[in-house]
Amino acid sequence: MTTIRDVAKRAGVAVSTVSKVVNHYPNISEDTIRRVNEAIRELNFVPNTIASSLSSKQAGRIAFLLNPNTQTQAIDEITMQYMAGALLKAGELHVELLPVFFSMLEDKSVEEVETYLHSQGVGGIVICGMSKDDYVLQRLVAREHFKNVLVDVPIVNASTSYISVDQKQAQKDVARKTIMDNQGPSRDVLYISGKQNGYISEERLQGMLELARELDFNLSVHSGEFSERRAREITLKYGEVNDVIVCASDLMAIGAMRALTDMDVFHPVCGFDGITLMGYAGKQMNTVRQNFKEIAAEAVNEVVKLLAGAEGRAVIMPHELVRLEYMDIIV
Amino acid sequence: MTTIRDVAKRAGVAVSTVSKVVNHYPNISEDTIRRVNEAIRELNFVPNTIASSLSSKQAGRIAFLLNPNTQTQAIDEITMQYMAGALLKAGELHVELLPVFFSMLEDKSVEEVETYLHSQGVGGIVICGMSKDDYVLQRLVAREHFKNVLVDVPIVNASTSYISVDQKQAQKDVARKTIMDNQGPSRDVLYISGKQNGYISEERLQGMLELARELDFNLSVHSGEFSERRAREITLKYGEVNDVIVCASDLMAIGAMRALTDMDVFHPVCGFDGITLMGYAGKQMNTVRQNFKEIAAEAVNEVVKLLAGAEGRAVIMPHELVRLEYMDIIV
DNA sequence: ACGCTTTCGGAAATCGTTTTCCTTATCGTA
DNA sequence: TACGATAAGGAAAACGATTTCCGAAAGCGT
Repeated sequence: MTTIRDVAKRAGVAVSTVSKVVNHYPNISEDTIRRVNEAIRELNFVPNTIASSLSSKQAGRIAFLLNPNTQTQAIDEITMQYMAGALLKAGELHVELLPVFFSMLEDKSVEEVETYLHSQGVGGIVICGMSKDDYVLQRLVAREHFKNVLVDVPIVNASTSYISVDQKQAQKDVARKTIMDNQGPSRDVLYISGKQNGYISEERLQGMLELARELDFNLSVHSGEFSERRAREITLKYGEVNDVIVCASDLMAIGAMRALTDMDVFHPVCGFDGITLMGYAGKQMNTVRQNFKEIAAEAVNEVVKLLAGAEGRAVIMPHELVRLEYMDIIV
Repeated sequence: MTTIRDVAKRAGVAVSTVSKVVNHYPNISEDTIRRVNEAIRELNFVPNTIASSLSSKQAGRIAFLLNPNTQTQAIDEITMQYMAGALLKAGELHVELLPVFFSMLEDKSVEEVETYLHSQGVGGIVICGMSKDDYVLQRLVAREHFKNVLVDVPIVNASTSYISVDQKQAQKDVARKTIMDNQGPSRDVLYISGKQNGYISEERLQGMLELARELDFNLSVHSGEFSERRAREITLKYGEVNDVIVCASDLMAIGAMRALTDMDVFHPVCGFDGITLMGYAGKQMNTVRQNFKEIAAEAVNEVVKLLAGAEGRAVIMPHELVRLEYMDIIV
């Protein structure tokens, strides 16, 4: 393995000079820079990241905490999109990303989690897929031992940003479109909401309530808890007596759609997320496309900014209305 | 951050002694071990992994190379299962896993890839989702600079193991069952194969050829290239004149199934992989369940063994025949 | 020609461990 | 009693970078 010392010898300079060239320090002459870079190229030198992070004792790694549904064989397209976005952005920015599943930490105290992350050289964390009332998350963020970026959990402080789409607006947009496009009457709308107390669920519900006032329709709300099966059950029970079914997630929309088909009822259904699976629901459906890959990429970007000294803030990502259908999504 | 020095001071011993206790070296008295462990607990000490890996200059990290379809929004359940299995096992074994997407390396030479991995402290790699004729893969493995574990690519040498299910047998099993269970005649079977030159595709195809001889049916083979759309096209063209359709992947089976439905033809179809999406195909289908999570976990396990000095070998994982249907897979 | 500031580059300490000697103390045996 | 063998634990040199501090050389105005 070629070290900085080899490069220094080859270029006829001191190791410190090589380091300065590599890290773009000022006060190095053009000529020296050229010589050093030449030696680097000839020797195929790449700085050892382990030595770097030890030496510059700034904890530069980023932990990527996520909460996938690993027990079930459930399709985790969203998590995969998050991972892909984060990993690719981290590669681009040359920071190390340490993926951590929350299940690996769940029996640990906040202090233990922090010690663990510190021991791994972690300075910033990105948290996906956690609910805002998770105790570990709350304390982790409150103690500000790290720079944090939360996805879909609205907390901001000096060292914490959050990132999300405008949930309320997006829910209104997709529901409005679905209701307006409906051929028949739209006096009675069934809303299958997400989890109680979840931030995104609350926001989406608020959006629906506002929309009901604006468009003046009857809204009946049932909590589907983001479960396809629950959504199916709710639809079997209440689907027929309503005109339109709005769901707080695509998975629930698929459950609802299937239930309607089984009942030979053909009300419009819309979802939320824009996952590919929507193409397999059997009928075109409106949904909100969240670009999870870009959201994760932006989250990594943001945590790097925080590490560089920026203040915490809210980042709102754009959303997009789409209609997903089988022939459009297959490859 | 509490260091080994703090612990040493607290326990009244030298830092080397603490290190020896932590790493279970011999020749330390029971009493000293107790005192040191006490100090560790009191101070909540966790060794800094960065310093460890620098000092013990053995490259202990494991790179997890995978090749997800990040361009498309395609469902990447399999990749996610791989990641989950690998990450959880790595956590369990206390080794660091470095996920790397192949797309991040594709413009690099083998030497550059190696230098990069070395600079990251990587000693072993697990490779998923690559084809056996990939040039970088071949040279990486041939040069034996790392310990390698290949998933679904059959190469073994002193520092390389591979892991896979028995592709040929599995293909025979699922096809035989589907053909035997068929109510109507099964004289003509359509096989939609995978990619030409791919190891798993070849094996599965061999299995089908053998089965055709054993059961004495006509087999017509078309390459679907693991594409749902191609499988659909092939089925639209040749589906009706055959009695049974066997596909080399679930995704293609879904494409075939949908095509048949559109044609109002009801031949049995079977797939391969056991992904959840099969539940959304519209009809129960036979498939081979590969436990991707366990395969990845075992791969990590194997690379750790190789790093500890074991010889390369072939690891065959069990497979399982399943029937997937909507009501069974939803949560 | 003299002091003064810049500019450039080198020496050495440091980061938190691991690991290799080395020094004692203790024991068994001749 | 003396001698080697063994056990227990400490001192210090790595590991490969970063970063601080310092000195030499060069530029500048008077």
